[in-house]
Amino acid sequence: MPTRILIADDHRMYREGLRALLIGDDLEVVAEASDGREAIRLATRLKPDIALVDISMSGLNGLDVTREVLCASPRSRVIVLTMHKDDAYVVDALRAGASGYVLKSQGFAELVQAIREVARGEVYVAKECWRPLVEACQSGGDQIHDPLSRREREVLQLIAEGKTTKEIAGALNISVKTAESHRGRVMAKLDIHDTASLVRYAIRSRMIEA
Amino acid sequence: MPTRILIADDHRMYREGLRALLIGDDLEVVAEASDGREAIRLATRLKPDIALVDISMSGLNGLDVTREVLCASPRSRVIVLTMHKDDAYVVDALRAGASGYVLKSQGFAELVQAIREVARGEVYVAKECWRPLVEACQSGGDQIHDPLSRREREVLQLIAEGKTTKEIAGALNISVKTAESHRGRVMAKLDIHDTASLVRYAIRSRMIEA
DNA sequence: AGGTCCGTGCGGGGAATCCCTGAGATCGCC
DNA sequence: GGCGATCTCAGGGATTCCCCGCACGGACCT
Repeated sequence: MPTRILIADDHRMYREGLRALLIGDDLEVVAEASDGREAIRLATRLKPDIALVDISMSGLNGLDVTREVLCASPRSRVIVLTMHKDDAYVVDALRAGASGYVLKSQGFAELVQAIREVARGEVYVAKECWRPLVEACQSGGDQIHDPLSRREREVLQLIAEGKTTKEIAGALNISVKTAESHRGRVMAKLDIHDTASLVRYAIRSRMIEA
Repeated sequence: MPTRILIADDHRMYREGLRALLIGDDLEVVAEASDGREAIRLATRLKPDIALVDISMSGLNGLDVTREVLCASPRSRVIVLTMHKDDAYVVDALRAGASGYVLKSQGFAELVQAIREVARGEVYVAKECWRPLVEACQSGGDQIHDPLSRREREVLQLIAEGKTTKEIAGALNISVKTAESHRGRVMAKLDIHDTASLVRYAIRSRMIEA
């Protein structure tokens, strides 16, 4: 029985490239998602063996997607794809429940290896990303957890991406007033009182890029 | 005689995916480059018909790479790949000599179409990226550098730092309406219509830090 | 069971914004 | 002098932002 794979990346061209390589390698691609929400929906319905999740998707953070996917389909395993090689995302990704951490700067062969290992129940982390892990252990496991709720992070990310409150409400299927409420709570929690500082916070927190 | 193609992208995995798709489409991939400098070197030696250049490569800017490639191999044509869809890079890319401008969020079919058209000597620009072009023509096409005036940059920086328009007016000793006017013209010039994107632009332009 | 957070949802209302119009002054340049 | 760009200021309408309150349900504690 082949390993059933879900691809989540907002660059359609790369999804297609990845799909071509995977099916050429005797792996089954059961679905493609162009954003986090779609990824969660498809994972819930299809329960793939492996979900390849790009960490930097617009709308919904790749780490939150990871959590949701695992919640909706506990037997699926998530491999995070990222283009950052020198960051501390590894730790966050593993904490979110990811079983694999692969860099886009790696080759396809490494991805296949990661898929095989993860499918066997092991964990794969790119060699380039070990140091942050070691350092995280050395500095003790005291995690400073994000003061924001998932919903709030979601709203903050959309704000920082330039969406208006109305657009956010539409994207999340809630009323404008509710979206405003989330925004207000984010501002209160962070003690920030203007949009610009909110955007800078989101960038510093690596929720989005400049 | 098949079209000879060079791929330049710092994500090896995507290069391989692209290569798989291209050779499946009867196109010849003569080389892959993982950074701008290598792309220039390979283009100089191999003189490919088409160079696919990712605009966001580390080390050497995709636009500079475009210029260098065309200088070293004038008969080659460059297609720029980008993940930004709402920016004014198109103009810069074409000014740098690119013959194609393709979004990674487009499908592979569009890329092939772009390659075919560019190989025929035509120019391909993704439909989503026409507006900046039109506006660049309307506003006269010979501004090389920062389109903002000194005052406008000043105001933009204060906006990005989180100041309200009233505070900006106070800081610059001008009326609120004037500050608002500057803000409006900054937005018009940059084709940006929300504060969040303004902040991100300021950070990208290194006017402020996140 | 009762109490208390917390997250999420919604509304009112005042302040600030975005976006358009128009207009006078100054400066540099051909 | 004429032309264009910049800086200055203003009015007004539509929209959005931001703070206030309130309600419901779940989690957790006693």
